[in-house]
Amino acid sequence: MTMAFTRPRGTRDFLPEEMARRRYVEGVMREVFESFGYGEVQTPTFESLELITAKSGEDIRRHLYHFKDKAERDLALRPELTAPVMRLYINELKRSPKPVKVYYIGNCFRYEEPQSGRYREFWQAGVELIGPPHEEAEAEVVALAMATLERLGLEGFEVHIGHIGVLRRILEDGGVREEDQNPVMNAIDKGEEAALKGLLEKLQVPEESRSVLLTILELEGPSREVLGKARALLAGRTGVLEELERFERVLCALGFFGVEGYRVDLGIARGLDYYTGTVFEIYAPRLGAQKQICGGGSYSLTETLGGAPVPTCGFAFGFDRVLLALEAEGRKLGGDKGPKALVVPAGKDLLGEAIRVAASLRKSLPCEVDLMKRKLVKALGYADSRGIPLVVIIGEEELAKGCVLVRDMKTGAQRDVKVEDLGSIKVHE
RNA sequence: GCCGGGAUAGUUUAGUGGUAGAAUUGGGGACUGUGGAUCCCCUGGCUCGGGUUCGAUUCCCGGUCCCGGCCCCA
Repeated sequence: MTMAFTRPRGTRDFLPEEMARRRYVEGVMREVFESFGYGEVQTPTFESLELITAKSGEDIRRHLYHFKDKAERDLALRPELTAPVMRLYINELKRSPKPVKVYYIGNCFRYEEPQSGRYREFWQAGVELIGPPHEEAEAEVVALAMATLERLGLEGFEVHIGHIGVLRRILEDGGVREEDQNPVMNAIDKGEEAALKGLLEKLQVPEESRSVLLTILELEGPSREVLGKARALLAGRTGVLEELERFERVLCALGFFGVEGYRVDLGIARGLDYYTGTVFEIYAPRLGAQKQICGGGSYSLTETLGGAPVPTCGFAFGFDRVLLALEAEGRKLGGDKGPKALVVPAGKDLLGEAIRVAASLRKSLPCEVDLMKRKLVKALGYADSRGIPLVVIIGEEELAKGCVLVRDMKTGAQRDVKVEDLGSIKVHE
């Protein structure tokens, strides 16, 4: 035999059992998103390279799958879905009544070294909320992300909330223009202290602003405690305090949604350049290195993509990681989806009759015809190994009476059932 | 991009410088219409390329893929 083909590195095949779990989790996410009024959208798997690289940062660019099509267009497989969905908004939905609330579940592609919880093709599920300029909107997306995880039954997750507006305003007051802020935010996100200090020096940020920034980045803990310290630290800086107050209103609104138990972490900066205000990350600590299962916040992208400015916020789950986290907790994901009955011809020349019977049975019960033309013993063994609870035996004897034989695999009980009464048979648990 | 550890039937594995066994799965049979048992038969494999060698699945180098870590992200 010649060498078989293998999957491209970092991709996966999903077998029926795993697909059932994935579809179940997708279903729960859809349900929760829709219960908050979000509607599903889908965008192309590839987009123009320009759209993808706009404001997403150097780092994303390095990990892109990009190519030219036959007309020499530069295209890229999407590495995330926020920018494509914002493009869709600008193209199709900008005149829709506000708020515009959309969600998506789709595959994304990044050329990185695969490891546990990281693949070159992975799935994101997320929402974007467009229009409301108020703190309650930012709170809603945080609450929605948490509600989704709770509905899925995930127990071990941590929510960290921060505010990039506060950080950006400190820099602004220190004389750092917006385009120079992004490298600083990147250094913060990566936790590269030396690089950060170097940058601040290079940008000639005043000593005082510098120390305020470095101190505030360290603030992490329960909201009351952190906010108290931040307020004291920022005393007299009215611009920054305004941002802090915005943040406090978000946290206050979270209370309306019944959300608690999160931690405030002013050191969160996020890896993408387009974030502006509230930012949050959710971790499933038992996943280890790849523990981040969700990231989001408010951002500014529409202007960059050629649209009018509009307040936007949202989040994305790392779908595969959410699944891993649920499995790590031993959650049962979805019920049994297999056939409930196996229709078996007792004799090779009865397969046609079996197919006919199955066709009518299928109107009321998912069932499968045994197509192997094998002995009854083997067919029963097959039903057993697949866990199919009922076997419908098509035999000459019963057929003569207009009946088929229905066998309950669990109890071994059998009875004749008139062909026209098949609609009434059920699986007894 | 960097760093470890791997790769023998579909799966789990044994083993060897002279081209390989087992268990299990799958198909058939013993049992011509009754399962989860037993027995028998069949199908099926040394990741790829190069080097050393009379001879490489085995030793060496490289690729590919897998597992994991760093970086980063989801």
